[in-house]
Amino acid sequence: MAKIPDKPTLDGIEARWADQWDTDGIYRFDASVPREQVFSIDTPPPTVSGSLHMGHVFSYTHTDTIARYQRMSGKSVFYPMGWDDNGLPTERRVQNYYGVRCDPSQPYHDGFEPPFRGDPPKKHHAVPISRPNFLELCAELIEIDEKIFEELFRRLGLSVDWNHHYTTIGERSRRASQRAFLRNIDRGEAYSQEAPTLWDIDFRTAVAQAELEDRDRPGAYHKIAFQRAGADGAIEIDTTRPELLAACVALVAHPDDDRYRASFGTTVRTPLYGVEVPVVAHELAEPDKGTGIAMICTFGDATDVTWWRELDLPMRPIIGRDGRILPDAPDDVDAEAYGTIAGLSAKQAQRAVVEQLTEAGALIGDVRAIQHPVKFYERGERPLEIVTSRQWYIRNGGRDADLRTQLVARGGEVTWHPAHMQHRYDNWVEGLNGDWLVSRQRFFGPPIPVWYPLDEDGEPIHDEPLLPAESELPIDPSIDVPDGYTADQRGVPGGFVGDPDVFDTWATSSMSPEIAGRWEEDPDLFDRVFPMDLRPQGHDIIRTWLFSTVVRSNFEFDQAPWRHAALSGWILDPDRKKMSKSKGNVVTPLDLFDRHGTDAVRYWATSARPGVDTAFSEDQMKVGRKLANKLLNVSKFVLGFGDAEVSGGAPDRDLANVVTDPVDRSMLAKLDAVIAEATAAFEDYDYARALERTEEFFWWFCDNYVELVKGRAYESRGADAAASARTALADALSTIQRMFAPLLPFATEEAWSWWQSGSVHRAAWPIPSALDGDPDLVDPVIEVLTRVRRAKTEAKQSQRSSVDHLAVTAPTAALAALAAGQADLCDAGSIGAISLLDGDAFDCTVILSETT
RNA sequence: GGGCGCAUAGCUCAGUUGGCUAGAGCGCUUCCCUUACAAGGAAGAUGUCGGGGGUUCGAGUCCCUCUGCGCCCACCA
Repeated sequence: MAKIPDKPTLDGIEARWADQWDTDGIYRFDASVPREQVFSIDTPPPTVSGSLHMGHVFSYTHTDTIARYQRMSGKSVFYPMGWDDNGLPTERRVQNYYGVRCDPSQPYHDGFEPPFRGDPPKKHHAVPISRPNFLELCAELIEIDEKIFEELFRRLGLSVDWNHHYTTIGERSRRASQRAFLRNIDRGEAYSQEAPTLWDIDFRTAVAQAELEDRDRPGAYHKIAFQRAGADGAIEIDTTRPELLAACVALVAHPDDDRYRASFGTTVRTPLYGVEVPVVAHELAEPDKGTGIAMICTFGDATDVTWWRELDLPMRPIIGRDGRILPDAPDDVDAEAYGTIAGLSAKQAQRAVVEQLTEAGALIGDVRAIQHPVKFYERGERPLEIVTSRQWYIRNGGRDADLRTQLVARGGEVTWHPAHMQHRYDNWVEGLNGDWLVSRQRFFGPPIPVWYPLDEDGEPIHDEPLLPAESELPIDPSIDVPDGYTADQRGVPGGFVGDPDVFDTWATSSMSPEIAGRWEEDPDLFDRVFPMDLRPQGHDIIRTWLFSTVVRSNFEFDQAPWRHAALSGWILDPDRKKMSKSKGNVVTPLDLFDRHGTDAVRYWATSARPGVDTAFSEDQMKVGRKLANKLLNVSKFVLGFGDAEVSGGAPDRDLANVVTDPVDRSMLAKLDAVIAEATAAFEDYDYARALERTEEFFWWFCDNYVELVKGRAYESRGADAAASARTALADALSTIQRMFAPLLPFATEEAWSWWQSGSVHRAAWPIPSALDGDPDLVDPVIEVLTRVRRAKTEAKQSQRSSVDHLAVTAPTAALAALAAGQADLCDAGSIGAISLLDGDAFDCTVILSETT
């Protein structure tokens, strides 16, 4: 047991206790206990993007309080940590950090030195490097980033078990990801298909529906006249993408639109390119938009894809995977006219086409500027295009109403905190319009574990993929060779070829419960932790991480992956705008830890209601610091009475015989109610309510109860009376320290160490003392004490000044309570004499001593 | 257009099944070096609970409606 310091301080306690916890392994998961005694957490693996921000601190703190509460309640807590280091975010960071880009056609350079390490100049042109070189840089950078992440999470005092650590690019993740996918293929839940796909032209990869976001962009309506074929007159359409004119395959209007009804079945000619295209009808065409008739291009947007598919139209693609106009004109398109735009970017092509249309007299009237929403990849910089490509999909209900219903029901198996977040899930699942695209034409991710046989022309036979055995996983099809083939058959007719793609990052992180729980690798562990008790995460990734995890678990285990999902809110800056890195208004967590202390920052985080967007507030951190400081000081005070009375927390202590004073029992009865409330709150994942109730009691305890009984504890009325007060103080202190432990882990551990052995974080969560005290008894006593204080304040006297006489008139019931607390009151208020009078109304007369 | 959330003191927010005079912190005012704490303590002021209607003995709380703000989804010619 440590000595109580003369001057308690919060300074430096984080490092000391973090090290001690690590040394003692107090957060280690005990894998020997039965499932009912396990509390397992599907920790979000943060994207390793180089910096941690307050959003991380905020939500991880919430989860940590739950973990700590469950641990103290006797559960063996499975609290792993992972880093989401695969995928595009890392690739993008590597590109920006080293000033390179991956170009698989480049040869490998042994010992390659990147042009920069950190912050290449803006103008720098990315150096193309080979895929293996690029992957080496990815591995190098995530190692650096992950060290920083781990340091911060340790500073934050997260009670994770670092022995259960994973990375989403790691071997275990690749194996789990590939294994699940092979089983998806086997059961028909995964398939590949050649189809129009949303495509990011900068990252040059397909992206999924869940990764889209709309951004308002300036655009312009161009009115273009299409001459009727074999007849006079023209049909005018409005388009925001005149550069796609060469990709036009039809014009479309609503079937009930009288203006165009007569034209259905006829044809018109595209200006400039002279292609004869039909005029068709479809319900998706909106009569009040533009001129009511639109040109269908392959492909300008998602509606084009629908029209193309449902109306069985031909294909005239002109946009390449790099976003530029393809070099060769599609069938029927005037090659000479097309040649003027071939190779241009969409923007350049638009300028050229508008110019040519104007010259040809086909552009009607003025171009009208508008703002309109355009689809972007959420991490992308330029609008998405739609290109046709072969991709792998996992069924998610987007094309199957029964599956959709099933997945909504899975969501219903989970208890949501707060409950209304479930609507977002339902909303998303019910609105899906396609299966989940999991393949990415990228590099740093688990490879899609598939080869294809090559026919005699050297073309891959996609319908007959060659699959590895599960025992061979993880594999890299660009290196490993499928069964029945030899390495020299790679890429030759009659041989094989590896699928070049990798999984989308969500396709792997959707396996987080299986990865962390070592699915199929440690069945004993997995059975003890799965399904997990809790999935904590941000509400912004319900449609991605949460939903995709449910999809995988539904297919593999026919059940929801967890019992509870806790969704945390956003951090807003003090102006109540969403905080973001790009705005440059992010304060670094480490700086705040240094300035206010970790507990203070955690206090700010845990004072926010679950799921509620919360303003960043250093003021709130100062309040937290004050609280933590107070806890140290009041601990010092209570423990200053010596060890005999404060062997507190010992379960066999005979409270009932020692704590005899009704005032003390009243305080403990109040505390019992607070224990019950805080326990119920934590059971309901409401750390904020637990904090609020505990804190409210704590300040009352310090300001009123402690002041009231201080004199008695100093033996103003003899040993027995003192023992009652001291024991009650110590008992309450033990309870308070334990109730604050999940919230303020450092300050509580510090104060606990002064008088207890072992970590407070391994101590038992308090249970009510259940003495027969009257919780309300002390209230009138405190009320009178407050009146006395007020009288002194109004007389501008010190609280220490004495009172000659105090006369209290009160109803009979209150008088009994006051009689019980009378002696304490005299001590606390330096009151010479008290007279208690029976009366209807409550009244106090305070006669202060003459000051000399 | 569909869904969800929010609106309580100058600010940030509590107020759980409807129940005494609506609370806290910050900020503000006044006072106090008091041996747990001056990075502290004591006391005080501050509200048409967004508007309107309804249910009820009783509504910040339940129902309807309107207004404003935010988020998610859909729409993208």
